[in-house]
Amino acid sequence: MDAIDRTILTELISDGRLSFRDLAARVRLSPTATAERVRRLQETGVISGFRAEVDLAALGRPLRAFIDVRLRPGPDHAELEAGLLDQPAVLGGVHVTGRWDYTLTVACRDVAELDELVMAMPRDHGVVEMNTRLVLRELAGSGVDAVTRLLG
Amino acid sequence: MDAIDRTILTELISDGRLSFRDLAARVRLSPTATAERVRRLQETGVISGFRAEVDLAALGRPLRAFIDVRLRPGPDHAELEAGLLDQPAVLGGVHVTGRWDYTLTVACRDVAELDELVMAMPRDHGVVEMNTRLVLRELAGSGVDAVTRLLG
DNA sequence: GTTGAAAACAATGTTGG
DNA sequence: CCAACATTGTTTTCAAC
Repeated sequence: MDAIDRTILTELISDGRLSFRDLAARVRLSPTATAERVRRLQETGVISGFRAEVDLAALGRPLRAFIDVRLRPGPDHAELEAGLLDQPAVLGGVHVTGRWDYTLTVACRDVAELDELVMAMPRDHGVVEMNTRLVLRELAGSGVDAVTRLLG
Repeated sequence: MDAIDRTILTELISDGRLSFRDLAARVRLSPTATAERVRRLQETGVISGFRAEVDLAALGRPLRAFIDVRLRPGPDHAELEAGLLDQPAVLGGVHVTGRWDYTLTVACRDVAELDELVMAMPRDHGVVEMNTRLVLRELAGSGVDAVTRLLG
């Protein structure tokens, strides 16, 4: 990982479909050497994949929220986790330290769907306590820009 | 947005560098028609970009956390937001409803860096109250799989 | 939507620094 | 570690339908 690799990462984060030829021009290497560096970044796991980024609002799910949950104690956390993630609006979740066991990220069509989801959790998924926070706004410079900044 | 577009999205989410030829084979259209659909998905904002996904741990930042913060009341929230996001370890933040004003996502090299960040917030960035939650584990099926599930 | 041809591109091997 | 070049097959793009 030298400065050229960091530039490669920056460019591929901003456009994951750049051709090796164009990418090579930006890092002033030959396409061959550039492709080889990209291959190694993938092999070593620095690049974990190339993905299209989908706008959830454009897909009809403009309402984003975090749902912090605490689960009923017991040996069946794996099943409860799977059940929570199987809810259609749930995008993902992480196990965290502190007062809550998990923070789930959800994207709903409207508040009715969010309401249904929130009602289902204690009823069907072993949730004994929860707290929902609607996302009002994403701060400018979140995401791509921040990772780019990490790369100098 | 028909079933073919949804298949295109699913495939490009799992591999953003698929050639139009391969993508076309999977949706049983010609490469030309497939490329045109992808172009329209981008133009209408459904696909907001193609990006390389980098593994933060492989970049030397294995420690992820959420930091919930409440800011000092006042007219200068925009500057405070910018100051928070300028911290190197801060990946992004969202303005949320509820007890906390913002939830920041951070990726640190180690606990020392997290400690420094947490100390700096009340000192330099107008944070009057905060709560840090370490990410212990990401639930299997978060992220890509969930968006794919939304597409049926 | 399709087809087909031209242009651009990627992958590989070789030579050499 | 890299460049430069040639080769071969693939991919994209574009006109015409």
